[in-house]
Amino acid sequence: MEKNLKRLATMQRMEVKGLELFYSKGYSNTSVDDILKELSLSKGAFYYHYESKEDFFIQIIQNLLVRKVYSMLIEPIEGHENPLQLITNCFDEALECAVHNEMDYGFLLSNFLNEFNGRNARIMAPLNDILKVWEVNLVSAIQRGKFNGFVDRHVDSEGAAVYLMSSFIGIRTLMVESSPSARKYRFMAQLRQYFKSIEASHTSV
Amino acid sequence: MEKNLKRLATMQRMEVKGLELFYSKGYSNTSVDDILKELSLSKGAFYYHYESKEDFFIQIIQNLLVRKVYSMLIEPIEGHENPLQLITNCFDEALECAVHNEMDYGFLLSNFLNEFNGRNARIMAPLNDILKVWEVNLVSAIQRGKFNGFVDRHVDSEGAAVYLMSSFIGIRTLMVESSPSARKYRFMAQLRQYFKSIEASHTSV
DNA sequence: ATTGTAACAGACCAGGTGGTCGATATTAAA
DNA sequence: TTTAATATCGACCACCTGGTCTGTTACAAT
Repeated sequence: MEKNLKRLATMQRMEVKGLELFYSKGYSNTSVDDILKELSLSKGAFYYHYESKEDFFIQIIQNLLVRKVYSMLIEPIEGHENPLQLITNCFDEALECAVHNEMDYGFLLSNFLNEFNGRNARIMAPLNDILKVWEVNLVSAIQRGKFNGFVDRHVDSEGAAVYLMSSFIGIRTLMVESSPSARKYRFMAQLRQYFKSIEASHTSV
Repeated sequence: MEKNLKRLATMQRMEVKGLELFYSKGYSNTSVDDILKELSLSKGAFYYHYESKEDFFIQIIQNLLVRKVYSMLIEPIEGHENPLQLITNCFDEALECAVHNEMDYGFLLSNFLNEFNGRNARIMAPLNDILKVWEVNLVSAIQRGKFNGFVDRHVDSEGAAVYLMSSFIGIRTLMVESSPSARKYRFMAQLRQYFKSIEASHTSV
C-alpha cells in the first residue's frame, strides 16, 4: 500500500511546480522540460505518470486549482452571516493577497480561462466546472441573504452572481501591472456601493 | 510618394491578418508562418518590413487595436447626454456584438493583457496606454455627468471607472463559453442597478 | 540471492519556431 | 534601356517542442 506513496509524492511535486510555471509563464510558454529541469527529473519520469502535457494540466486543474479556488472564493462565503459582508471580506482578502504578492500574474483561474477560451474544449470543461461551482455558491449565498433579510427580495441572484464574478475577474486583470493597491481600494469602495443598492431596504424593517 | 503605397498595402494586409490570428489563437500559438501562409507571402516579405514578431505585434497594437478600442468603447461615450446612459448603451452594443459573433474569443484587449501581464514589458506598455485612455475617458465622462447633474457629486469618478472597466473585462471572459446571451442580459441589469446607486439622487432636485 | 515490477534516466525523433541571407522580381527614375 | 532601389522569394539554420523507446535503477516479495 505504501508502494504508491512515492508515486504520489513525485506526481505532487510535478503538479505543484507545473502549476507554478503555468501560472507565471502561461501554459503554452512553459515546456515540459522547463518543469522537469527545476525538479531534476527526466522525460521518462514525466511520461511514466502522465499521458501528455494536456493530460498533466487537466490533472493539475482537478487536483490543485479546484482546491485553491475553493478555499479562496467559496469556503469564505459559506456562513450564516450577511452574505454581502462575507463576499466583501472574501474579495477584500483575495485582492489584498494579490497586492502583497510581488510576483502576481492575475487571477489563476481567469488566466487559464483566457488562454483556452474557445480553443481547447477538453481543458475548458474542468475550468468551466470550477466557474460553475463558484457561480452556484454565490447564487445560493445571495438567496440565503434574501431569506435572512439581508438582501432585497427583488434582486436577481443569478444576475448579481454573474456581476460579482465579472468584476472580480476584471479587477484582477487590472491589478497586475499598475497601482494594484489603489485600484483595489477603489474597486472595493464601488463594490460596497453596489451592495448598498441591493441590500434589503432599511425602510421596510 | 506613391511608391510606398504598395509597402503600406502589404503591411496592412499582414497586420490585419496577424491581428485576426493572434486574437483567435493567441500570440504565442500563432507563428509568423501561419500568417504568411494565409496571405501567400514569404518570410522574406515579412522580415523586410518588420524587425521581429514582437515588433510586428506592437505595430498591430498601435495601428489597429487602438482604433478598435477607441471606436468600440471610447467614442460612443463622448457626448453631452447622461453619461450613465451613454455607457449603458455602449456596453450593451459591445456585448451584443460579442453575442452575435459565433467566433468569439473574448475581449481583444483583455486577452492580450492576460497573455502578457507581468511577462513582457515592451508589449505591455502600449496595451497599458490603451487602458489608460479608456480609463481617463470614463473618468471624464463621469465627471461630466456630475457637472451636468446626472451623477451624484459624492461618487468617486476614478473608482467608478475602475469598477466599470473591471466588470466589462470580466463579463467578456465569462461570455465566451457558456450562454453569452443570458449572461449579457443579467450583467446589463446589474449594471443598471449599480448606475441607479450612483446617479444624482432624485430627492435633491 | 533471485526475481519481477514500479520508477526513472536520457538519447533520440519528427515537426515546428523565429530569424537570416543571397538570389530574384518589380518598378520608377536616368 | 540601363540603373538602382524597393519588395519578395524560399532555402536554410540553430534551437526548441511534445513525445517515444530502450535501458537502468530501486526495492518489495519470494
